[in-house]
Amino acid sequence: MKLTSKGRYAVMALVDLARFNNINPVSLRDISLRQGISLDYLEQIFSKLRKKELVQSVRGTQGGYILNKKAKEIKLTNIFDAVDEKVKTVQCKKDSKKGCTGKATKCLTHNLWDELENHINNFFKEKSLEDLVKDNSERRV
Amino acid sequence: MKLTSKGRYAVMALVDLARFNNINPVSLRDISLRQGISLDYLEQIFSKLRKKELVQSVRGTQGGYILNKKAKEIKLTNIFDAVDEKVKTVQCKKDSKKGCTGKATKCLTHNLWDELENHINNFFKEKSLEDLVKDNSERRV
DNA sequence: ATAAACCTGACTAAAATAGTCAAGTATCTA
DNA sequence: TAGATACTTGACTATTTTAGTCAGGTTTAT
Ligand code: FES
Ligand code: FES
Repeated sequence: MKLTSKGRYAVMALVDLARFNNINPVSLRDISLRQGISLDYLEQIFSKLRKKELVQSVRGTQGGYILNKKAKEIKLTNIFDAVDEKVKTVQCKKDSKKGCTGKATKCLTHNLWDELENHINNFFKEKSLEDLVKDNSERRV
Repeated sequence: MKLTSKGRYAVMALVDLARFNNINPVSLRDISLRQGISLDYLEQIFSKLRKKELVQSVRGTQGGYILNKKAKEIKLTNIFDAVDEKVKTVQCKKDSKKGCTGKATKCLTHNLWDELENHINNFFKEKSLEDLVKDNSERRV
C-alpha cells in the first residue's frame, strides 16, 4: 500500500499555500520552487482542487491561488477526494452482489478490508489543514 | 492508496489454510480452487510465507502446507512483511538526512505521513489470523 | 513407476503513475 | 496597448509496478 505522489503533492502544496496565504494569492510557480514539484503537474492538481472549490484562482499578473475555505475546514479527506486519491482495499466492486472471486458471497476477507478502509479514512477525516500548518510552525520555534 | 492483490491473496490463503488446518496439510491446488487464485501465483506467495516460517510445507502426494504457528500468533503485520506488502507513505528514504525534495530538511508533510504509516501499521499489528477465522465462522452461524 | 504436489527463476502483458508538452486565455503593469 | 505573468486545458508518453504466466525442475506416497 502506498501513497501516490499526486496525493502527497496536493497536501504539500496546500500546506504551503495555507502558510503564505495572508492577503495575496500565491503563484504555482512559487510553490513549485519551494516544494520542488513540477509546475505542469501542479497545474493539473490545482485544476482539480479548484473544481472542488477548495481553492480560488486569481488570473493575470500577481495572480495565483488562495484558499477558498478556512484551513480548519479543509480536511485531508477533502483534499484526497478532490484529486482522486482514494483508499481502495477491497477487490470486489463495492456495491455488487458478487464477491471478489465472482461468487455470490463475499470472500473470506472482505470484512477485514472494509474495516481497514474505515480505519484509514478516519485518519483523513480528522486531520485538517490547520493542524498541519500549526504542527509545522511549532516545530520551527 | 490501495492494497495489492499479493497482500490480499496472502491473507485470503492463510485464512483458508487456518480453517482447514486440522491434521492434514492443505494443498495449494485446493486453496486455488476455493479462493479463485492462480496456482502459480499462490506458489510464489507461499514460497515467501515459508521462508518467513509462517507455514511449513509437506512435499509429495497428499502434501500441502500447514501453519507453523498458532493462528493467534500470526498477525497481519507478519503476513504482509513476509510477502513484501509494505506500507509506504513517505517519499524520502526513511533514514536519509535529506528530505524528499533533496533538501537538508524534511518536507512540510513528512511528519504527517509518518503518523499515517503508524496508524495503518497499528491496525496490522493488532489483527491476528485467529481473529479473522473467528470473525468468519461467527458470520456463518 | 507414476502421479500429486512442492519449488524456483525467468519472463511478460497490462495497468497505473508521474510526469511532459503544446496551445491557449485572462489580467496587471509599464 | 504591448508584454509579461500566471492560470487553463487536453493530449501525449516514459517509467514503474503489478499480476500474473511459463517452463522446468524435485520430493514422496501409493
Ligand atoms: S474483497 Fe469483497 S468479496 Fe473479496
Ligand atoms: S516525505 Fe520525508 S521529507 Fe518529504
